[in-house]
Amino acid sequence: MARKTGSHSQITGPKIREQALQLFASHGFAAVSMRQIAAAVGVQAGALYLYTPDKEALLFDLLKTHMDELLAAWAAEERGAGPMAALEAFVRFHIGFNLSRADAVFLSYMELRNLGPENFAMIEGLRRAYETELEEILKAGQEAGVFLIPDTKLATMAIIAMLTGVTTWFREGGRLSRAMVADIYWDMVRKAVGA
Amino acid sequence: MARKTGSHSQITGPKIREQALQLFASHGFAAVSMRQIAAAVGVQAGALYLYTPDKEALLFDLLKTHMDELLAAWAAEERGAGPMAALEAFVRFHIGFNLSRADAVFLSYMELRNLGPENFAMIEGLRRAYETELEEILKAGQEAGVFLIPDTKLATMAIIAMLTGVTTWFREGGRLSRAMVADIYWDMVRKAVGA
DNA sequence: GTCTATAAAGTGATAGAC
DNA sequence: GTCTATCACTTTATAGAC
Repeated sequence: MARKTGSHSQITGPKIREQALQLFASHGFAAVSMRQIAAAVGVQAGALYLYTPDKEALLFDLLKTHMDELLAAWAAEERGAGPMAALEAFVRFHIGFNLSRADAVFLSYMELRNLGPENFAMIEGLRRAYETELEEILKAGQEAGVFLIPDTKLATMAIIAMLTGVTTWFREGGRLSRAMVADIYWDMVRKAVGA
Repeated sequence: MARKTGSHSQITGPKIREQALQLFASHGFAAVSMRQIAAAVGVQAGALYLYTPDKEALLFDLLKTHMDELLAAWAAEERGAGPMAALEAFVRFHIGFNLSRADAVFLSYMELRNLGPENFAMIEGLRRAYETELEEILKAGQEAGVFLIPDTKLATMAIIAMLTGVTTWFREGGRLSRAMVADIYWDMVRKAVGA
């Protein structure tokens, strides 16, 4: 029998983060109330405060977790030998990882402004660390004469924006599979860096 | 002498749109109250409703105006002869126009979800019309054998995402001028399409 | 661990005075 | 054209019962 009151901390915590992520991504952080999140989880609003001190901390937790997982996943990725193989690995990794977490990606790019200065700086730092991973690949390729890039910093921003943009239009079951999209984007990136 | 009450409709209307645009872009549509907008303009909240029926209509007005101006400006742009010249014109136009209206660009990509279905469809249609302008250039170049593009639809999305991304990091007075940035991006786009 | 109830403040929008 | 005052409602967050 279902009971209205009981101990579910091990399931409620993850459910709150899951529902908050989806609601924040769909409607925006400011547009979503704690009552809406609670309703989606199946608890009353007051219960949320057992898992987060306030609404902003909930957002920060989602963003921090996402960035940590992104960096950890890239660190664990096979990246082959040489700048060319590393760039291809990065392109395929970025598209694949971001497509599987479109909500979190969207939040990371859009809702940073709802964080306080210290939390903002933390997420921004992690993002920059990720961008630096790509820039180092580009620099290495440039120095090795494998790539022909007018400005590695701009190329970094251009490539990341281009790849991240996939999440705004890609739909599972559409004209192209993830693998086909990754192939096509890799072709464009490869050419763009003069390889 | 300043007076607290009087007729200023010709100045108040534009001021409301200007302040609303900046506030919406900075904090998000849902996070900004009508009272905040009124305070920024220098009137009381009630006065705003002489210029807009409600908050959503104010957002729609900003987005619609931006898209109309974007399409009109591109239509008026010199674009040279042939796909190559047209693509270069598009790249330089897009970067230049978007950099001069970073707030509106940000709104157009982020706050569509706050529109009702009919207003959403209208803005989305204008955006697609703009994207089609680029896609037609790519198709023409592909057919003429000037470009080598695996998929013109994906190339369209990739290029627009890449160019629009400039608004997220460009700062006036930084390391590179607008013209230098446009030169570098044009170099990358040109290579990416195999030209 | 979750509930109900509530405090204190803010929200969009309107009515009527000037 | 603007202001003041206000309605009806929602917001985040907390206190205390169970």
